[in-house]
Amino acid sequence: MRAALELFTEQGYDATTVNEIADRAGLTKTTFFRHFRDKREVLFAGQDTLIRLLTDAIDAAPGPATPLEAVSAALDALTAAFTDDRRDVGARLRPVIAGHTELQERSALKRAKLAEAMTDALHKRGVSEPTASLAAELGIRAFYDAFDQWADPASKRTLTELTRRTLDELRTALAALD
Amino acid sequence: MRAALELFTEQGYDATTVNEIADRAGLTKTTFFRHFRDKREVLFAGQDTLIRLLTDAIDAAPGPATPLEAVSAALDALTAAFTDDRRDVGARLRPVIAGHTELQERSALKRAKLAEAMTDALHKRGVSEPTASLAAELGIRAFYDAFDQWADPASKRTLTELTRRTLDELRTALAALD
DNA sequence: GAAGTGATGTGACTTGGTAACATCACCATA
DNA sequence: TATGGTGATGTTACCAAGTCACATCACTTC
Repeated sequence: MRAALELFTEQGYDATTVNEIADRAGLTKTTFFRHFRDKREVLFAGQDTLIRLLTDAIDAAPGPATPLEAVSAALDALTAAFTDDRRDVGARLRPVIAGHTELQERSALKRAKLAEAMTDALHKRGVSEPTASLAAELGIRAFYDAFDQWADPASKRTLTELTRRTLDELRTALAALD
Repeated sequence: MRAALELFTEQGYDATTVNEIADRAGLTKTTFFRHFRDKREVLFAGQDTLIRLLTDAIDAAPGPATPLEAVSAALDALTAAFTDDRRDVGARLRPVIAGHTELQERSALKRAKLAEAMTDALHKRGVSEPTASLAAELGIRAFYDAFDQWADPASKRTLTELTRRTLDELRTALAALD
């Protein structure tokens, strides 16, 4: 993953072949594809871990918690995994993804899968549709909006703080929608 | 597009090569790629048209209309394009997409682009963030949920009716979120 | 009728991605 | 110590997606 991100920023995503990535990592193309489904995935791996963070936190939320409270707890658990030393990785990742449609596609689906996982976890708590998915999508949206701010090197706050604040803003904007 | 959908349902998406699609359409692989960015796109073409329907309708909405009213008008314009004779196309499309991650990715991005276009159109009306994008995303979600129902051959209602009803349900669920 | 234009075909090429088989390190147990 | 199993990697060959340069052909326009 490090080799890939280096090469992508050095030469661009398109100009980098999987063979080059594997070479720099001291491996072979075949081995690369044993670890990543395709060339894109090297930038998005580790999703299962994130999903587990979200769903475990929702499972562990206190019984009387409202859907949004459970989502908020899940986001706390999720964002705690993004320590400040990872901020620059996010910063280098963002422009690469922004410049390539195929990467945006992967990103869009990953996002949807995160929301879906959280939706399912809410269902297990007895939250019905469409409440569950609306709460989940709102939470994921807050996370992504906050991530964008966090990836900016100028930002000093933690991802957790930014996500909480963003979720609050979205909630008040929602209340004023009608 | 017809040739591709036929072959996909006959032999499966993976087992169908672009050469086969082009052959059945009486064309060449090269010509295929002049019309579609890649193999997936043959199932998703025509998005520009849909975007124009949405944005034109929002531009044309009366000045005092609220964001959600403008979105609702846009959805009416959009869904009017899906006449009942297209219902079976949607029905055949759905399982193919559901069975292939690469197609779900494309679908997820298309959906995001529709919401983005509507968001921009709302900005032009003076609607600010995050109200604009929340209204747009809610509308697109209503459209996709309704489309799923509409693609079911058992359903007898028009896509416009289904979308209006779904949007209403989402709004009431939102109001009860807190 | 000549020149321009747009859509298509041809053939060669790169690279992402897969599959079959071989190798090697490591570990367990007889 | 030897034997065999297991998991990760390498080797090789292959297929199909996608690109490119060039040729062709129909059709328009002056």
